[in-house]
Amino acid sequence: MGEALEGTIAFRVVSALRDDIVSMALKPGDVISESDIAGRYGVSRQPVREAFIRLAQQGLLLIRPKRATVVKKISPDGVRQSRFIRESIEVEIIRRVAANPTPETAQVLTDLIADQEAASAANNSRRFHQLDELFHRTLARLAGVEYAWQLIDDHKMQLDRVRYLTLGVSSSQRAIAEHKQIAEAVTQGDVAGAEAAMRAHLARAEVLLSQTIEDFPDYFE
Amino acid sequence: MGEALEGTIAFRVVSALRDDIVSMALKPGDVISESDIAGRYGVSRQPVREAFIRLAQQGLLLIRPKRATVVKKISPDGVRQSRFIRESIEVEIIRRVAANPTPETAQVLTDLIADQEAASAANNSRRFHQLDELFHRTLARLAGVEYAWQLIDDHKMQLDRVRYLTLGVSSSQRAIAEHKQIAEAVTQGDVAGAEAAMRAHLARAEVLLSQTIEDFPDYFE
DNA sequence: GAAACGCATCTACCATACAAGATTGCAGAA
DNA sequence: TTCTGCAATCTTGTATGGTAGATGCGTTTC
Repeated sequence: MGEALEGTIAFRVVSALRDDIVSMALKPGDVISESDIAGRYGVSRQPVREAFIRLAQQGLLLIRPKRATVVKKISPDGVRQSRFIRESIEVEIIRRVAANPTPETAQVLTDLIADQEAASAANNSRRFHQLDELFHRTLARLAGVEYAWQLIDDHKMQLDRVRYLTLGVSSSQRAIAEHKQIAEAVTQGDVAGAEAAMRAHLARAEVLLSQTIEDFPDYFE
Repeated sequence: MGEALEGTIAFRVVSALRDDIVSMALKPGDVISESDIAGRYGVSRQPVREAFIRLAQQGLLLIRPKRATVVKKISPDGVRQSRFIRESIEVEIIRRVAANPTPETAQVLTDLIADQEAASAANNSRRFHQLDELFHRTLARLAGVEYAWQLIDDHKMQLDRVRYLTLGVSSSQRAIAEHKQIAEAVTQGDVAGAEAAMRAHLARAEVLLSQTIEDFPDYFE
């Protein structure tokens, strides 16, 4: 339901800052004043300020009036609830898709999985990750609720920050196997099986939060 | 996950505009320029601009650069997907609460329902509506995902605009009966029954979108 | 008569200046 | 030494002027 302001300076600043935050180039707790960023990008305070507002609304920044603006520390409870939201929606999506499987459904999903196998074989982890995300977004599209995925995507930023801290990425093979399992249950119209497979898939993708908090206590609140 | 800027002019403008939009005082399609609102509230354009940004991100305004800013028309597909999101999360909430019922759970819910009956008997529809919302938010709290309710609340603005167009409010008695049904299933640990009751409750709360579109075609896109 | 051009006039975007609260550190007194 | 208070200096919040793009209407031209 968002709006697009592409081309404006404020939009560029938003993109740059969001990338820096999610990639941990800007660490939780870092202080970034409007003047600071404005000088760094060679623009005035105004568009930077507007970028701060947007990012604050997305939960990445914390604006403390008259004090400072800081990169928001990761809230363990927030991560837990983001996971809850994602699982709630994705489970409902997979139920609907499995309840009304079409020939196109099966085709699209198998094609995507084939691409993933190719990316995995080529050790192209970046593309693999993109395809993984596309797999989930495609399910949302097939369910007719693509905007719902956009919602998940917004909240996934919180989860991605945690994931970035644990670079011991996941096993491509296992993820592909799970995608296959989901796709098969969906194409067979097995609602319960698809739901179970999706829950298992999401559960495994979760990194150990407690361990991460111990390793990087300063990044959490 | 949001931030608070209470006390600032921008915040006041946000609240005022949001109320006007949800209550249909500002109708979908209305054009509201920064200067216009600034003059109307006796403030400068700057805080108004920031308010526009916030409301645009919430899907209530559409900023068309260098052209104008308009109250976003209601998207039938957006309404449908907002309902989807709400149902997904509320169903998952009710499942978790029903899976782990506590004595407190039963007590809190029965108390809330009693309050609702009192409000209904007193014909206090405003309080009744507040309690109805509190019932759902309480379930979220019992599931430990109160933030998830806040998410639903944000999206409910879209639905509330539609509801506002159909003032033939719902039957209090029926809503109370459904709440009782949900509470009973929850306290008995009947997960499937609680889920079914919640789905039925949400389905009935939906106003007829197609009829509303016919009655107010200009408010929809 | 119809189409193309130009200008007045909107708009949101950006830059800059100023205001006011919050913090920090130092100076001075107890 | 410790505490208090003031002032310099941060921060974000607000106001205002100027800029470029988009629109609409009247004029001109074919």
